[in-house]
Amino acid sequence: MAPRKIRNMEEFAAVSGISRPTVSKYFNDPDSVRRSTRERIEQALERFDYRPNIFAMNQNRKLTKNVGIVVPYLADPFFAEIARNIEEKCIEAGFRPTLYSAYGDPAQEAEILDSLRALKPAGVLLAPLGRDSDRSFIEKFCKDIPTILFDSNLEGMGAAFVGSDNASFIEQTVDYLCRSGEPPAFFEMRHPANPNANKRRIAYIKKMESLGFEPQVIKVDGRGWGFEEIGRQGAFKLLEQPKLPSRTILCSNDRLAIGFLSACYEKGLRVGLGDDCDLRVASHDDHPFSKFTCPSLTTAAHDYTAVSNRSVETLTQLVESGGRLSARTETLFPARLILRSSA
Amino acid sequence: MAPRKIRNMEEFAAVSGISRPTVSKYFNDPDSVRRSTRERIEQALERFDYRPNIFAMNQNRKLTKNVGIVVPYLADPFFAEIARNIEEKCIEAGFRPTLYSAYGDPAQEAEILDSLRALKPAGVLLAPLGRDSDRSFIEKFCKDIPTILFDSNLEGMGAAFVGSDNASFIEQTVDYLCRSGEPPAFFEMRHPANPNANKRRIAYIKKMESLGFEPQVIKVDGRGWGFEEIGRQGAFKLLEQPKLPSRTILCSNDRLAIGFLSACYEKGLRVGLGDDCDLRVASHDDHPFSKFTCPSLTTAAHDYTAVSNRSVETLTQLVESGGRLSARTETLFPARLILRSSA
DNA sequence: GGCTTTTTTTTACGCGCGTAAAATTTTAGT
DNA sequence: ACTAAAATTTTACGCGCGTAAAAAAAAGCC
Repeated sequence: MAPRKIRNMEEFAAVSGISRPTVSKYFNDPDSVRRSTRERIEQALERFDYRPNIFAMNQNRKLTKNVGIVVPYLADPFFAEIARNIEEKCIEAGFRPTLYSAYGDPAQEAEILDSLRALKPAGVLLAPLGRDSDRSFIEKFCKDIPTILFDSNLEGMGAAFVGSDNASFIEQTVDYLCRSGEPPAFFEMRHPANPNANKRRIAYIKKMESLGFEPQVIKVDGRGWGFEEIGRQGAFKLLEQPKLPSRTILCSNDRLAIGFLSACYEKGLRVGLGDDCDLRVASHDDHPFSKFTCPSLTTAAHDYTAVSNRSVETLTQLVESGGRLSARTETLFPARLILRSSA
Repeated sequence: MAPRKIRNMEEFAAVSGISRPTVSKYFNDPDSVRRSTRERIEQALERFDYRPNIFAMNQNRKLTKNVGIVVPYLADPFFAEIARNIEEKCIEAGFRPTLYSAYGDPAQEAEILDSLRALKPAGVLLAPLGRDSDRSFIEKFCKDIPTILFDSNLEGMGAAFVGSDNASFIEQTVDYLCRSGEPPAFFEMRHPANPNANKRRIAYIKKMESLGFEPQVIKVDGRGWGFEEIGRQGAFKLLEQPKLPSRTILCSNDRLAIGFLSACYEKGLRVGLGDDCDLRVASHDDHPFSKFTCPSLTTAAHDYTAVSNRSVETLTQLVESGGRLSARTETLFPARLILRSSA
């Protein structure tokens, strides 16, 4: 055996007995060469470990296999989890995904997109910051680079949107809460960064009205991505008041609820559905930690897998059709109600 | 104004009135050219937006500015948080960081390192999986690519290790717990993936003995990265037993403690330091959510900032000294005790 | 076996930039 | 203003691969 170092495709072509252009063709698409040549190449590939220089490849190809995955805040386990799924699907689809987080900062989001441009990506999967995003910047980006939006929608931008159906979340939680006890008041941030929050509030009001109940929206102050702390402080403020709007609180999202529950615990309030309880608390997202809150959180779950799969499938279509789809589609997956102990 | 598209460095050099090699030099290090030329280039840079082709740059440079940041599990907020810090520092230091997660899988860890090789990184910041890592593979990688290990140490590998001082964590929590009540039993996974866990157990035993107490180690079953669930199930098992080894439980890490607390809550046990409480629970890491557990978790905090800063500083030194340091250093930062309600 | 069709080889060029060497210009020092 | 040093320009080549065109070989068909 002579495992001498292969320096480039030229040398590798030599040792495998195939011409370099054919080898190049093979690496672009192994099925584009005759079966027998493919086998010969793959045999050589086992004897000599050679991998084409990725920089040279990307430089000369008009289109790379790079895919950018951009999320607004990676330290939020919700995004970490969905990023994990999407990454996996991208690899299965033959892409080279790279993960980016804007960490809540619109400037960083813009910078990520800028540097992404330079990577000639086949496509980008973008979960934008939302309200804080530089919309015109993102719009321009989407015009140049095939982009799928996921999780939070920016009207009209990108080739498609894949996310969860906020109305479905609300309808299920509100319906359940109304059937099982006092109708819920809605607990949310006054200035939510995420557009889903607005959709949820609107859906809440509509659903409550359709059930013949008076909607009650509680807005708490606070900015940024420290939702737990915001929920906690908001809960303290709320619980100080002489009378609650309802003894059932429906939080806009699980991270707020986690903070809310911690405040309740500290105040000595019992949360749950028993008669001996002071409060019921429910929420949305099925955050990875919602199972471990005290009490465990009744919530509505995203279909992580469906969103991830569909996002990557749509991206694949988009790439294969040359970066344009006939029409911008919006795919919304329904929620799944998760009944736990908090409501 | 003639904002015509600049196609390459040649054209940009033309419009800025400078020769291409000098422009190239400028982009490698803006301070390597005369002040006046630098200003002329930067003027042109404002009129024409041009950025050198990153692929061509990286192909020809022997060393890129790329830095890989590899963590074992990005959906763990602890790693997400430290990754965020390190990423920021890398950018400040002029690197181009890219974030990777092995998601608990040694094969993926190896694959990441393999593809990282192809990126000719200036250096890599690696938090290895630990026990599950393919040690010889990582060792080989460290020989080829300048690598700094952080968070969890693999003896002798990499140019340096930067992490937290597990003994300091344990000493502070054990000391506090012993002073304030019954000496703690240590609660951990039977087969911890992370080498820090072993160091913590050993430090626990040593510290207890030095204080004249009998160490009690509780080992719970379970594999993988679902620590909360493992802690929860372990707690249920433990609490079923007729008698606890101690009414003070010191968990090896916060994620186990989060699960432990959720089990206690479900069992109706009061956790805290009051006389009316059944149990005290403390832990280590100051996980981002430990403030919001019920009760809030007494724990020992990593110095995230110090670890991040030192890691990147060490990497910078390593890169500047051509990939070799005179000796392998191990830097350990002490913990900071965070007293909350659980113990 | 002779034909057409598909695949491969040969040949050659280009991508955008790094970089070395020699020639030239600019700067600093006195 | 003169000289040595520093910076820049010129010139030229190479990196590793994509890709186009033409020639050659292999495969498929009756």
